[in-house]
Amino acid sequence: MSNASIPEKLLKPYNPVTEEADIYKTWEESGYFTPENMIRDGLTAPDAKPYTIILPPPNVTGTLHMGHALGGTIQDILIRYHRMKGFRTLWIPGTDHAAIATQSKVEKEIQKKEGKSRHDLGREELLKRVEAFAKESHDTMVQQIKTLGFSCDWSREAFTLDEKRSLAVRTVFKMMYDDGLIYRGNRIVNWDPKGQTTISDDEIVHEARKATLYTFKYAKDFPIAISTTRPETKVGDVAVAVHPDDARYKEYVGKEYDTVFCGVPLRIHVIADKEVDPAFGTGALGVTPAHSQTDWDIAERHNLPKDTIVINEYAKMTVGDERLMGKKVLEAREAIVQWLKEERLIEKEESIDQNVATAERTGGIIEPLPKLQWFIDVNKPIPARANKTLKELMREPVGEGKIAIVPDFFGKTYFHWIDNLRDWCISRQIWYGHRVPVWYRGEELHCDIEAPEGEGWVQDQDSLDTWFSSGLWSFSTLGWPIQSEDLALYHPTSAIVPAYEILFHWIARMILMTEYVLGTIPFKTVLLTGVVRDGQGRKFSKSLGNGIDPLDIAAKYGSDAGRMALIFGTAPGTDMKLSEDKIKGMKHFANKIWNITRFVLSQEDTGALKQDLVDEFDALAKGITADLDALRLHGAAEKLYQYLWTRFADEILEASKKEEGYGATLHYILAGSLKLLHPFMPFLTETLWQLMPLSNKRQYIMIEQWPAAN
RNA sequence: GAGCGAUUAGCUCAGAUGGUUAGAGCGCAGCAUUGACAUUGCUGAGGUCAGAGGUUCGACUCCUCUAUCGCUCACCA
Repeated sequence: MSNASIPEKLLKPYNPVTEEADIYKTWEESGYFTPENMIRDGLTAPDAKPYTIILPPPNVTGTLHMGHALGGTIQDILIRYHRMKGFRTLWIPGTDHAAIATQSKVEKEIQKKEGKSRHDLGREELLKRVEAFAKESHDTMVQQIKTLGFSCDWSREAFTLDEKRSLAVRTVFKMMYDDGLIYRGNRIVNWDPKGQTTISDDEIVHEARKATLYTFKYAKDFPIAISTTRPETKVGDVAVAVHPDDARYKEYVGKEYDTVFCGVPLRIHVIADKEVDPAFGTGALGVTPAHSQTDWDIAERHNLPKDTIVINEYAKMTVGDERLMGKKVLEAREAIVQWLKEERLIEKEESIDQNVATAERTGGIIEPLPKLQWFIDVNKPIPARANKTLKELMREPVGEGKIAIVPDFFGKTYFHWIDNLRDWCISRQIWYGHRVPVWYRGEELHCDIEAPEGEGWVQDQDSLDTWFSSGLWSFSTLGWPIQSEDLALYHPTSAIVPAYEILFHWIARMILMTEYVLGTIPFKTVLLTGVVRDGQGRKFSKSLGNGIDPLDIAAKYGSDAGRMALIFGTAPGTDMKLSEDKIKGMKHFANKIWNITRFVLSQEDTGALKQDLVDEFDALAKGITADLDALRLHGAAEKLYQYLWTRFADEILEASKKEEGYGATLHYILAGSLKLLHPFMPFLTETLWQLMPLSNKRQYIMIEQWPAAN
């Protein structure tokens, strides 16, 4: 054995829990998460190229889960790697107010605990409660982020609903309004009766259900039978539509019938429209303009009245006698079916598979209703952007490769989504969020960044879709609308690392907003992560109770082990199963590194370097660098694991026991390996770095130079 | 209905532009040992790379089809 003295700390087995505890604080106090401090202290060149990532802001609806941990770990690896590589590296953290999600969560809790609705509390009091909840949730998440070791610049922390971001929102709204891209229109919207608000197409979740398709006539003397799964809406019918080529109904097209349906008088026009599928049901469609998007469109094409509303915002009937009036839609459906049976009007009842539209946040069944709402026009040419539409502005940078989506097959999904995109409904009837910056006084309407001068102005009651403000995130976090230095330096950002689930919700909206506002891309690379599932392949969820809190992992195995387990063997954009065994295995790996260090430090750092081993290590460093540059983080992690355990520990260290003269080589490889490993396991490597007897080392491994130039 | 993906060792998954005997982790079997490390070491078993065709000197990798699973989107009432 040797005479070199082993640091006392290393004589004990590795205990990640005690070792990880204070390191983050030390890093934070050093100020080196802020790139300007790196430059000030000569650790980064003043003219270094910037490398920027903006953290996808987690919703202030609770706590972070393993999905956040995965995305954050990937970002932290990229950030730490680029910082060591000498880039002017910036990672901006922040949180998202998540309007509907947060408000409905707080509402539910208040309802449960106090039996009160938001209307019992009033706007002001509810907002107070929501903000308190959001604050608490924010603090928890920040603590989690720090525990995970994410090296973000807290001096630049942002919130989608803070003052700066709020100014950005109002400024963009005004720009779009002035450009005619934001308009107010009376259209069929997705109304969520449970949440009492509109939602956008992207906030709908379709649920497969069994439904009964009823085939019947409005009345005995009515010539055509129709099929529907929603008989209760038929009291709002204005027409029956058939396909123009359908010989069965040709003689009726153009005629009008007065009839009485379950006590409600109807005037039905028979029309021909090519949208009707002659093979479905009877091939005849009862047209209910106010309660179906398809029917609304048909009504528009045929100049039919569209104002016959029979269902209200509480999904209750507003017409008919005591059988219908005030009844919930399902009760009304039963009442009408019973009436149809009594009148012997039913021809057929069949069970069919149907997709029911529900609201993703409340689970409420969507009731299509015509309402006056604010929309963003995605098909209007924009003069300032070479007459391109927002759709084109979203499509182009991805199509032309200015933005790379990784893995690239998600690009196809992205285009498919754009092709089907309709105008974006941005107004919400909830209180938590950015208030629509529009004021009314009588017939006057005023859209501006600030409230207008003068008496009598009343602000629009609605708030904005939360994705409106998160769409600005890439540049609102950098200070826009102020033309800040940050904006000039760090934008467009280098990469964004979201879960593929929010490709449309968020990534598409950011591209839309950034292209519109700044005429440039928000980021160069979109690195998508998959869904983290439990060991049995199930999604983590509250109801299953299979969620893992990153804090629990940290307490049991150390954050480094959790981070490594998330990265190891996980290709971008693919779902992964995370088992406790895998995390445990990575804790063992951390311990292995600990012991490797103990052994190496027991050897004197003397003698000549063994060139073949040095070359081998340098080649490894090069390979890992190439992997990181190509975003193959899992490849880099596996190479390191493989080399350090199988090659360095099992072979090289063993050889050194049998033969003299390895000292300098072992120290060389260990120092280099700790640096390569640092982005993946920052706590462990920092702890060990502090024990390394190197003459020319920097204060933290975090700010060391990356061992491989490539 | 449309789009997308997956199918590789018992399990969980990697395989960057096609190139000698297909890799890892866990698990399994046998052996060893208090050695830096039992949170260990050594040895080993285990795969017709879903199936069928095609392109090629050569295919896990590219193309076509089939099967199974999964995801996303969707105004068929």
